[in-house]
Amino acid sequence: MKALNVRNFSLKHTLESGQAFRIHPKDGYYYFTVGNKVLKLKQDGNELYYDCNKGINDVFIRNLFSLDEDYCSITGTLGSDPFIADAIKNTYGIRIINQDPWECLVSYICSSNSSVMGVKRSVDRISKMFGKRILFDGMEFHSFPERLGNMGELKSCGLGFRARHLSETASQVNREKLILLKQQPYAEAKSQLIKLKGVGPKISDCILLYSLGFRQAFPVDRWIKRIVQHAYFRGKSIPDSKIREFASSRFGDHAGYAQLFLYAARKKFITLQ
DNA sequence: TTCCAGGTCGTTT
DNA sequence: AAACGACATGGA
Repeated sequence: MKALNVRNFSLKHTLESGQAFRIHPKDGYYYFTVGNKVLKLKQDGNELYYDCNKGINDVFIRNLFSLDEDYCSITGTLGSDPFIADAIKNTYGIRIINQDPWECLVSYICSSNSSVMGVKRSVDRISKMFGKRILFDGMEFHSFPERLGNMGELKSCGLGFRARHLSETASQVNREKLILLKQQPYAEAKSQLIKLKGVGPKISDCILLYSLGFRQAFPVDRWIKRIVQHAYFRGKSIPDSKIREFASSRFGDHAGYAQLFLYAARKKFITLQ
């Protein structure tokens, strides 16, 4: 395995945060499937050990886990907010994973009114049905497919009503189109994504934050809504649009990281209501 | 059995 | 603009 020196990074917190879904812990290692690659990862202190079924290098890993972002600056700024500071303490070292936009789009369409476990199951089934088989470390994995099948095949993946959304959206975009959105301003890229079936304000923010580099995106799901209402609005019910406005004005360009910390620590915040 | 899960869509105030 | 119910599936 190759070794990479890392600072202010927690592989565990990053991979277990629910950003990406194709993660399989086994025998002290994490197997993380990314596109057509299977990464084998383990962290020991400041050393990150990695292996892959294909040739990769440190640059790939540093980009994948946003390791070149100034973590101290981000956490220092956000830490002036006592509530975020508490969240940071719980999951220090968590980083944003730069996912492939196509896989990210499909994954988060599957997340609609589902659970993290449910999304993992959905994405695994899609990969198994349409992706290519990969043998690595004596185990079987599947690449993420470039194209999805027809409605009938998608329905057989147990996707429920999401199959229709996926089918329609898959016929309208591809990876290249999604990558072009990186050149647009945040608001413009978001309005383009929302035109897609099964993609609304929340899922578009996930795609923008987790695969297109927009760190000002603040995905508001039912957990974040509850936490923000509890922490900043005395538990009062606030529409999602107002929560996004609040996050933008309070966290600015670091809103994405603020959301990541809050979401990763969500169990703690909800249980102490 | 009932409730809930990283929401979105179409319809109605 | 905001509120509301339907939507497929599966785990607890």
